[in-house]
This record gives sequence, structure tokens and C-alpha cells, in this order.
Amino acid sequence: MKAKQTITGRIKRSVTLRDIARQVGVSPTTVSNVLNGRGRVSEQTARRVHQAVVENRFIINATARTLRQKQSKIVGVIIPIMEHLISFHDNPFYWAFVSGLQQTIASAGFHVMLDAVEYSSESVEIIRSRNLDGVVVVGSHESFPLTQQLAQIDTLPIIFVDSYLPTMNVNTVTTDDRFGSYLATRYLLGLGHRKIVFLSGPLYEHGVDHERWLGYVRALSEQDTACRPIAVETQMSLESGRLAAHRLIYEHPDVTAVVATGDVLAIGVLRGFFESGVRVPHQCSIIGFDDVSIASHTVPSLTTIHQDIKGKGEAVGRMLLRLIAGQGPPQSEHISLNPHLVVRESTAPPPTVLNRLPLKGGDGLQSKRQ
Amino acid sequence: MKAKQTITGRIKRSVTLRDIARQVGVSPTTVSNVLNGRGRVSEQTARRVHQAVVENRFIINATARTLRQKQSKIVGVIIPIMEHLISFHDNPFYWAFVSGLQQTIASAGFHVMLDAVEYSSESVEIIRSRNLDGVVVVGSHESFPLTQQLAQIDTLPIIFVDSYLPTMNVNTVTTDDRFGSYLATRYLLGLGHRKIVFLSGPLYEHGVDHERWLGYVRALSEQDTACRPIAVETQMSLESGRLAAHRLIYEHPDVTAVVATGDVLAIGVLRGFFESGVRVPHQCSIIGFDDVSIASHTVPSLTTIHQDIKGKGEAVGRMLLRLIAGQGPPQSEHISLNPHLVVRESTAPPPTVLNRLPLKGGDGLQSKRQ
DNA sequence: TTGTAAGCGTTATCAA
DNA sequence: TTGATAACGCTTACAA
Repeated sequence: MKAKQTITGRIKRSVTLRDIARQVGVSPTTVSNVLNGRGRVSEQTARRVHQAVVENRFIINATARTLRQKQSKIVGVIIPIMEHLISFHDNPFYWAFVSGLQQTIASAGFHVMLDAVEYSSESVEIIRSRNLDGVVVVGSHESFPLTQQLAQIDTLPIIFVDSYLPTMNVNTVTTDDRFGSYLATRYLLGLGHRKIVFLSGPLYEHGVDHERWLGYVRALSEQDTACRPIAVETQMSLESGRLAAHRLIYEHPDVTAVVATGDVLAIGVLRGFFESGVRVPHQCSIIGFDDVSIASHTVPSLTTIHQDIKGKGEAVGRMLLRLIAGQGPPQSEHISLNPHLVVRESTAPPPTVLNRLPLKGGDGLQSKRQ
Repeated sequence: MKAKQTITGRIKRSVTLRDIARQVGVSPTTVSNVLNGRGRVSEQTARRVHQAVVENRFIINATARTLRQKQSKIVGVIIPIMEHLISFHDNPFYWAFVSGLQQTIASAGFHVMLDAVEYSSESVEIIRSRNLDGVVVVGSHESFPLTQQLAQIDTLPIIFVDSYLPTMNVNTVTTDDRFGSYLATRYLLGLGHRKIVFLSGPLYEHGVDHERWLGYVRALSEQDTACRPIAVETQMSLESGRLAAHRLIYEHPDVTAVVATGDVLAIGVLRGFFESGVRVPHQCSIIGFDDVSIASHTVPSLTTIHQDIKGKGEAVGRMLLRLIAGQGPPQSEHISLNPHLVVRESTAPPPTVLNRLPLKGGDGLQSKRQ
């Protein structure tokens, strides 16, 4: 291990609190008290200490402080992943969320440590090892061993985001996914659609997409006609959406609308339909979920269920700060954010019987007569 | 400060290396040696130590280790920001980059600490305070006080990403932006375009967008006709792109192609033109930069300059690990990644004289005769 | 092959 | 209002 050396060969040491104390002619305790604003110091002394701090460009060693106080002022953001990071890199969702969180906790002097952890992991060493003050887990499932481990931790606040963990007594922040999906489906039903496909990522039990499925089903069941739910399950990615669109055309040619569980998926569908010459919304309506910033800039722009992603990061940040400060309630907190419908260009009433044009091209000509 | 207490009122202490030593009946040194695989321990002892570690769910305290060794195994990712985080939340670029970096350094046991720092900041306390082992700065400019401060640090490796700092002797990883932009512009010239607008974010001197400007200018100047460069400067965001498209139609109605310095901007333009009824690529071609995953899924899909963003994060991670291991060269390293052109649907030859349709609608009828 | 003891830079406790 | 001292949990000379 080579030591960092100056030209003179002396080991380069950073300025310590002790150095400041020595220079000012007081004890380390006093310097510490000044730095931490404990007040029991004369103004004189405080001023001199502050001056020495500036002069020597002293920066307190947070590592030592953490060791002593067992408070790191670090919050861990843990993202459960599966093998090859499916949907981890691509999803603009994460960044918006994390930047909202970062901004909020930074204002209280906290830092964010990012960690992607295998969902099958049996423990998350970083939490104890680094004395994290709090943890945020994004997108977890009850079935993950990782989730089980994390839920057992009772020595520091943990917040599960976008995770439905009904049997676990943990803090959660979610969007009301079921309601959002219900809104989307009801809107389509209101426009007159009856054949509506539900397109989602993997439907884990108690997953976000599963909640959205329940909202979709409920909306359908409230409709007096016998609307059958149709589920198409794929991955949450642009490309999966594109491919799903092509499949839809053949497997469900009579469909007039698609409820996608994510804008990413919806945008892929938009593209897939375009490639096949299916016009949106004239032949088929599409509705997304999330309202990522690009949703308002697609062609056609995307009708979607809006959720404030950055705001969610901020809400999580505030909740975490509160819990860390010990102002948390004895039992777990749950926040469910309200999504709302944003109508744009990708939805319209279904083609009428007269001008109906099935998705599948084969008998297109026939239907075009009007 | 309330201590965490168990029901019995005893302070809850985590298992330490000393506890393990005591239980096994050896010294802390031996346990440490086992844990760090230093080898000078009998296999017997090693086995017993390992067993005790597992039994007691011992996790080493990285904070204490850091304090002692002055190596934190933490890498800081610093993102210079201006006031209200313009283009920080929205840009999918960051996430892809950071996740590539994270993945790479995690495999060597390093963690990522994320920090957004004001560009005007005079110091980055976190670096010394947390004993960071390395730092990555994304998108910096020479004129930032922050950059000046960071460049002076010589006690740990710092890598500047997507930053052109010609007067500074620092490690950099960039994409060959000038060349990429040159490729884009040359491609359009080759298609026959002569009125090509350069649409960018703020053109800081030595900024990424400025480099791209130089590539654009060079391509034009190589063309034998007197192609005048036309610069339109805005913000790097979807919405700015959309608005710019509307402006373009009036300010430069004779333009037949747009070189945008980012896909985000280009996608905004796509949308803006759509809103105005300008057909892409028939009336106007658009070419982006970055090839974010959505670029291949827009309507029309985006011709763009591809750069491997996640790969850039990985390259930075590898370089950082090398530098941290002390295998770095005495002088600064520079890596320039090669971008390439990806042709999709948003580009085509310009409208011919006969079927020419200016962007501006006013005299559209006149030109429509054929 | 193993152990002793000092120290990393801070803060908490207690005393002055 | 201030200071001496002992930790926090680990690693590392150096000694045995």
C-alpha cells in the first residue's frame, strides 16, 4: 500500500480538528463544540475557531464522526435487480425519482448511496457496514428473498416505494395504481370502447402491474355489458411494446384500445402500430401510465395516467427525514399518491360500425366502404 | 439523542470483530487477517473464524475500516447543476451512464455516492470528508468555479466526463462529439441539403455542444457551395425542442434539415413539426445525437449519432478502478469514444425544387402546384 | 502462526 | 466556559 507522499517524503496528512485546536490554543472538545454549534463556548473563542477553520481549509472527517456517532448521514437507495438489469438502465423513471429524493435529503445534509442488489440476495451488507441512516427500496416484491431480509430490519427506517407488501408491516410510498388504471379504463369505456387489451410487464402477485390489472378489471366489471378482460403480459420496455403491437394485430384484431401499464410500453406500441399502418387513435386508442416527460412529446402525444415521479422522490425524502429524526409513528406509514388522467391525442372513440377497420390488414378493404 | 434500546434497556450493539475474536478465542488481529485473506493464519483457525462470522451474522464495519485505511471504497458521482436543476431530471442520459458505472465498480466492491453540486461551488467537501477513493464529474465547463476546484485535487483520481477542459491537465472521457456532428452534417449534405440548422443547448465555450458546433461547421465548410451555418441556441429539453420547431418555421422557413445536439431536443422538434403540419422527413429532415433508447421508437424513428452511453459509464468505471489501483499513468488519460451514424426515418433528401413546400404555411398553396 | 498495543479523527462524559 | 480522557471498530507495526 503506497502512502501518498509529498516531495519531502513526509506523509501527506489532512488538517484535523486537533490541528485547529492546537493552532487556536483550545481543546479539541471546544473546537468540536463550536463546529456543532453547541453554544457553550464564548463568542471570542468561536470566532477564532471559525477563522482557523477557514484559514486552514479544514473539512471535518465525516468518517470519524460516523464511527463515533453511528450516524452516517447517508441514505441508501436500493434497486432490486434480476440478473441482467432488465428495465433498469432504460427506465427514465428511476432517474426522475432519485433526483427528487437526492434534492430533498441533500437540503438536510444527507447523501445518497446507490446500490443495485440481486433480488435473491439474503442480506444487504451495505446497510450495517456503512451505518446507513435510512434506506429506500424501489420496486420490491414479497416473493424476493431480498425483500424479506430488508423488512426485518428494525434498527433504521426503511421505505418501500412502488411495492405492495400486504403481509409486511413496513413503510410504503406508492401511487394509487389500482385507481389510476381504473381511471384509464373507465375513460376508454366512456368513449365507447368495449374490446380493451391490458398490456403489462410481468404480473407478479402484489406487483405494481398487478394492482393496475385489478383497476382495469374493476372498471370493466362495472360496465354493464359483458366486457371480457384481455391480458397481454410482456416486459416493461420500448421494444417489448413494439413487438406486442405487432402480435396484437394478429391475436386480437378486433381490439379498439390498449391500456398499457407504463408509458415506455405505450410508446413502444405507438411505434409498433405505426410500423403496421394501424392509425392511432383512429383505429386503436392507447393509454399509458406514468406521464414521463416524453409522453407529451410523442406523435401522437400520449393519453396517460399522470403521476408526479420527482414529487414521489421528494415525498419519500421528506418521510425519510422525518423517520430518521425519530418523529416517525410507532407503526408503519403508508402514503398513496393520487394519479390523474391526462387526455392527449392517442385516445378517441372507437371506429363506428360503418367505418370500422379491423387492425388486421386482410379484410381492410372490405371495411373501408362507407 | 435517543439511543436505540432493546426491551431490557441495554444499548443495542452490533457484533464487532472483537466479539468474533473473543468467541473463537483468538486475537482481533487474527480475525482481521482471516477476513482480509492475508493468509498468515492456520487453516484451522480460519475455518473457525469463518464459522463464527456466519453464526453471528458479523458484518465488518466499513466506516471504521475507512477511518483506519483512508480508503472508503466509495466513488463520488458529481453532477454540476445550475440553480434549479435544468436538464438534470429529464435527461435519460444520466441514468444509463450512472447505471453502467455503478455496475462496473460494484464488481470491484465499490459503491456510488451521488451528489449534485452547484456549478458555482468553491469546494466539494464530500470528497475529503468522506474519504472518497475516486470522483467522476459529468458535464463540466472550464468556466465553472467548481471545475477549477476539482481540477486542483491531486490526492485521488478524478475523471471528467463529457467535459472539454483544454487548459487543464485532467483525466477525461468523452465521445468524439465534433466527429459525430460532422458525420451527421455530412450525411445531410450528401442527401443534398444545403440549408441546415444547428439546434443546440447553451453553447458554452469548450462545451459538448460547442464541439458539436465545430463538427457541423467543418462539414459545411468542406462543401464547395457556400453553405452558411445557422445556429439556434436553446435549452436541452423536449419542450425547448418543440418550441424551437415552431420558431424555426417562421425564422428559417427555407430550412430543409435540422442537426440537433441531443435526441431529447430532436424528439421535441419532431413533435413541434408535427403540431405545425410539417412532415418529417418529407419537408424537413431531423438528425439527433446520443441514440437514447427511445430514438428508435419515435414516429418517425430518429436518424441520430449513436453513442454507447452505458458503455461510457463502464469505460469510466474501468478507468477509475485502474487509477485507484495506482496503475494510472503519471499524466492524465484521455479516452474519446467513437460515435457513429444510425440512419432511420427522420432524414431524406430535401424536397426538390418542383415539389418544394416551404415550412411556413403562408405561401404553401403556391408551392404545392406541380 | 498468533498476539499486543497504538492510532485513525471525531464526540461523549465527566470534571474543573 | 473549557478541558482531559476514553471510547467508536478497525488495521498494522512490531513482538513473540
